[in-house]
Amino acid sequence: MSKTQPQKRANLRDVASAAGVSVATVSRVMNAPDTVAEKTRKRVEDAMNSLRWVPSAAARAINTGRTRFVGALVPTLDNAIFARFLSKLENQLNTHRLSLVVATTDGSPDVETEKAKTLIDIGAEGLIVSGITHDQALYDLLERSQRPAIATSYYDPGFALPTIGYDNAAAAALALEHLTSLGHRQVAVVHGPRTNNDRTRARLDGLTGTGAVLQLFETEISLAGGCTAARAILQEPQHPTAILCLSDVLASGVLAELHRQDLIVPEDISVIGLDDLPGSAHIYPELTTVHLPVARMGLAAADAIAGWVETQTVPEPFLLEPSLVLRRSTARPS
Amino acid sequence: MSKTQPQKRANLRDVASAAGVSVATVSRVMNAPDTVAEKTRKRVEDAMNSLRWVPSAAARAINTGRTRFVGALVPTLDNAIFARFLSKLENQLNTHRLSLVVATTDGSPDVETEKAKTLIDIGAEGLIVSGITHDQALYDLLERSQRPAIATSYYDPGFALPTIGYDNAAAAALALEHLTSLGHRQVAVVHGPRTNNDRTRARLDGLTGTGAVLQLFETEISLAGGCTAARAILQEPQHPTAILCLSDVLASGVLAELHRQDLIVPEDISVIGLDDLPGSAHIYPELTTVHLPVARMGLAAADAIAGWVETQTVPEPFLLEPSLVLRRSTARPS
DNA sequence: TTGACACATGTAACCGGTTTCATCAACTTA
DNA sequence: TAAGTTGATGAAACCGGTTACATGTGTCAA
Repeated sequence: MSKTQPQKRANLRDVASAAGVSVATVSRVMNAPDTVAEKTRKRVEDAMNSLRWVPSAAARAINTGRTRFVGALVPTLDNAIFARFLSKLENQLNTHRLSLVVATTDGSPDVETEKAKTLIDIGAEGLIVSGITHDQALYDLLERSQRPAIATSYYDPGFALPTIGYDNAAAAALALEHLTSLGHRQVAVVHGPRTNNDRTRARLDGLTGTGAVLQLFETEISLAGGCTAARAILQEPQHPTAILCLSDVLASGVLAELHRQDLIVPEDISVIGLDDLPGSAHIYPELTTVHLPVARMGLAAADAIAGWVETQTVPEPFLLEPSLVLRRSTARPS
Repeated sequence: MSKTQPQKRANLRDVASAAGVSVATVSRVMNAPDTVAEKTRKRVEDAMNSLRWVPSAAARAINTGRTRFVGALVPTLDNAIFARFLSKLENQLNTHRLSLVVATTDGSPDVETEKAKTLIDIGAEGLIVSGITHDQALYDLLERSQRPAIATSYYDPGFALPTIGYDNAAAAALALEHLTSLGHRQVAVVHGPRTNNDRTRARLDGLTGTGAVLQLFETEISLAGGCTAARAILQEPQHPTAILCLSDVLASGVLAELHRQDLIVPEDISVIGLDDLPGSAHIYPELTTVHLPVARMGLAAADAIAGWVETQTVPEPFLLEPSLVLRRSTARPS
């Protein structure tokens, strides 16, 4: 009778015996084709095809010690800023023949540690995390598993992990300076939760000593959050002349709500963001904001982690410069 | 002299001999702790800790045949619709103790096949792809590697792969019907590239036989693309009374541009989208659109692929129903 | 003719876990 | 007390590749 049912997957030895060569030769056909005679190689390749052989990633990994993927932990995918970062990161990792596993933490250090554990458990060669606020357990985990890890979105040369990011305080200061230089003295600041978010805290810290009176409005980072904050701002007895949003997403929400309340930007009130999302140049009115080079950050992070896992080169901290992008949502107070 | 330098990583046998037990026992401590005597377990755990042992994912994978991650191929991360989908997908996969590797294809079947190859090469247990337009090479690859794969964002029970998605034509028809029921007879349709995009094509196909005159405007799917299209529409000798955007991102861009041109929505012109992004309820004016249940799609896709890789259950095609979401950007033509 | 050498290939150890099966002591049960 | 169970553990095979080292053949210079 014919053995049609079982269909166990072919392995290297099956291919080798089908081609009438040794396993070493088959392995060579994969990894160093030019050390194998043309004729032999052809024969082996035919055997691979007819046996529909597919190499086992695990078997390769156990020998080479490489799994060829790294993990990234981001708070969320729902903010375009992280999506853009990951997009670039993935692309650049590919140039190093590395793939990307993503995990979202929802901004919780606990979840982050948990997911980091999982990523390492499935074999991630290195990790990319956001910001500098983490569980001690995460550091322990990295230490123990000896995995390279870099922190992004935050620049701090003294941090335990190499950081690749920008000076969040300076970025926020840039936005505020722009407003004060226009003459605004009363500005509302809309920001996301401070809890576990060092970037938000750093941005708030950058907002000092400029002579403008600041009112803080904390909300969730989403369009809806921006709307809510705008409504709160408009209920204040004295309207500010400008609204500084510590994230473009918030600014978009604020803009929508102001529009809804029939306020004209920037004539009635100025709005400035921070992030410079790809869409921010195309909303109405075009949003003045501070550009954070997240695309370059993605490139840099990919190169850094790749260099680390391939050649054990611990990367230097890397500072990316934010820059003011003047568009149409800010003007002198009237 | 002390052997301080080498620091070779400990393996199971090291742990075993340090604890004075066999490798089998150490393995049991990991995988079936309650079959090991309390005292022994403790001793083994101590050994693990003092040797700072971390299990090798590859070694486990080679035995169990499981890598515990699946891959997802999406066109881009820059459209929130995919970001949302992936976000839910990742979360739900986690409940099955599965991780997610993401790869972007930029809408190119070639790139898709290439990346699929990489994902399988690093050990992805299954794949999730977008839409039903793919290279033959991708099917060959799936066939040969025997990897489960499901297609999303598109429902087609007759497709080679199980599909989990919606009827794109019906979704677009829903939008158009809404407009015609309001009395619109002249509508501009803004859509993304048809090339390699079956979803766009299907949506366009859904726009038939309703008595309204349609003008098509193709552009790239981005806020900027929406702006461009809106400008083109306004240059037409006869303005349509409504604009149907086959994606919310396009609708947002259109809205911004209309605003810029001092047209009031919906008084001067109606705008309807398709997707229902989380932000669409919070832009100005609140966007009427067709809701696509991508979050549920993420859940369903996760469960489907998980079931397939765990219990070899080939999932049934799954249809998700789009629904009209009435908000404020549409009205009767004036 | 012979020794050196490059090239093609094979043998077998090895990577770090899991798992089957055997072993043995302690505990029941009749 | 003998036989049958149960529970804890170990020995060794095994998973599917890579690779160090050995072997054998053909070419070429001396």
